[in-house]
This record gives sequence, structure tokens and C-alpha cells, in this order.
Amino acid sequence: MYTPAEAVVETGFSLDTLRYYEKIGLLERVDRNAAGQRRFSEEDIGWLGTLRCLRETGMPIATMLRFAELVRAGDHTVPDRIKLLEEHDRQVQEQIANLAERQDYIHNKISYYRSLL
Amino acid sequence: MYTPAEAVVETGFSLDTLRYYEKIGLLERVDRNAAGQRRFSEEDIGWLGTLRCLRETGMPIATMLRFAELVRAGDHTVPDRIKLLEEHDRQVQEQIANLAERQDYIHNKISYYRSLL
DNA sequence: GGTTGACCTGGAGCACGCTCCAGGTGAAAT
DNA sequence: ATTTCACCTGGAGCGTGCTCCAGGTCAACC
Repeated sequence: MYTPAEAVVETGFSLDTLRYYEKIGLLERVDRNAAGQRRFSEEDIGWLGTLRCLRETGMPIATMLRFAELVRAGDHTVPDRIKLLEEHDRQVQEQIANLAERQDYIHNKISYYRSLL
Repeated sequence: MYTPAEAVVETGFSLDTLRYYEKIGLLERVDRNAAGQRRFSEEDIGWLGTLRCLRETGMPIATMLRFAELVRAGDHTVPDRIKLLEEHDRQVQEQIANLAERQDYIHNKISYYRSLL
């Protein structure tokens, strides 16, 4: 079990963000201690790792929410989850290709500027 | 000379965005015809290409604005422009590396899901 | 047993980057 | 000539994803 402060360290999300994710349903209702304070389970932390990965690769919250619902709905949604992740994977691939292409342009620009010196 | 509609096609920016960029000073005052309508020069279109590249690689507007000011300030700012672009290039590199790393995670996740079928 | 500090909730506010709107002027097509 | 269309300006509004705040409850350490 992780206190909120520990969960922040483990996941890299701010406490506000963790609360926000719970509020909108990205994270299922987190356990509370007697005083009503959150205690994040190992599973919560793992799931947050997945969320982090999807988020950092540019998946919109709305799509993550669909994914979260699939996960909650049970094993019969595994094919849908695969489809969703494969589609996302394609978009990540595109992002990488796009960045690499633009980076070339930047390199050329830098070279050109260097040639002026 | 390009009409607004042509500039939209050439640059991929919406007309509203072109106006916005001019308003905030990313784009220097664009020429107008007698009726006050914009006529984008070849140079404008080229500069917008540069802006597009920077924007698509995640440079914030504020930084693009600094770059625009350096360009306007004249040739003596070339070293500063190089520094700015090199710093940005590092950030693009990081983005690519980060995406590639996360993509591995996604691939593993997909493989795992496939193993369940 | 008092102070400090972590945490709670509901809801407002914010930063960014556009995007849209009202009200109007010229220009282009029939 | 008239309808239609592209475009103008200034300013308001919006979607996304948090982030902050007020007002309060426990807990933990001296």
C-alpha cells in the first residue's frame, strides 16, 4: 500500500492529477484508510504506469477512458484492447516518423546558419 | 503573392491561425491589397514552413516568438539562433527516444494480450 | 496537548493554442 | 445589378488537461 505522497513518487503524476484521474474514472475508486485518506495498491500503481505510457505517447484522456472501461469490462474485451493499442501504436509510429522528418529540416537549418559564420 | 485561401493550402495552417500568428507577431505584418486583404509573399510562405516545423516538433509559441525576434533582429543573431535550434533539437531527440521507449511498452502489452487469446 | 503537516472534498481557475462570431467591406460570378 | 463569396477586425469563447483554493479532518511528532 502506498500513501498519496508515495504514489506521487512512484508514478510521476502530481497528487492533484491522481485525484483527477480517480474523479473522471481513469482510476477506479482508490482504497481509503479509516481517516478517508487514499492508500494506493500495487495494482493501482501498475495501472498508473500504463496510463503514464499512454498519456506520454499522446493518447487523449477520452481514449484512455475507453481503454479503462474495456479493462474493467473483463477478459472478453481483450481483442478490443488489442485493436485500440494497435491503432495507438500506429499513431505513435507516425509521431516518431514526423518528428524525425522535421528534425532533418532543423538540422539543415542549423547547417545553413553555421555556413553563415 | 498568395491569397489567404492559397496560403492556407500552402502552409496547412487555418486562416484563423495565420491571422493569429500575425496578430501575436510570429508573422510580420503581411502585405494587403487595396481592399485590405492579405497577400502573402513567397517569403511569408517559407517562414510559415519554418514555423510549422517548429510547432509540429512541440516548440511553444513563446519560444517561436523569441526565434522570430532573433530573425528580425538581423544577422548578428545567427549564433543565438543556432543555440536556440540546437537546444530544440535536443528536445526533439528526447521526444523521439521517449516515444520509442514507450512504444516498446505498448508492444509488450499487445503481445501479452495476444498471448491470452 | 498543541502545533505542524499530510490529506480530504467540491468546485473554481488557468495556460495554451487556437477557433468562432458579429458586423462590415470589396470583389467575382451570373 | 444583385447575389454570393472571400475576406476584414476586434474580441469573446472553447477544449484539453490539469492546478489551485477554501475550508476542514486526522495524524504524528515533540
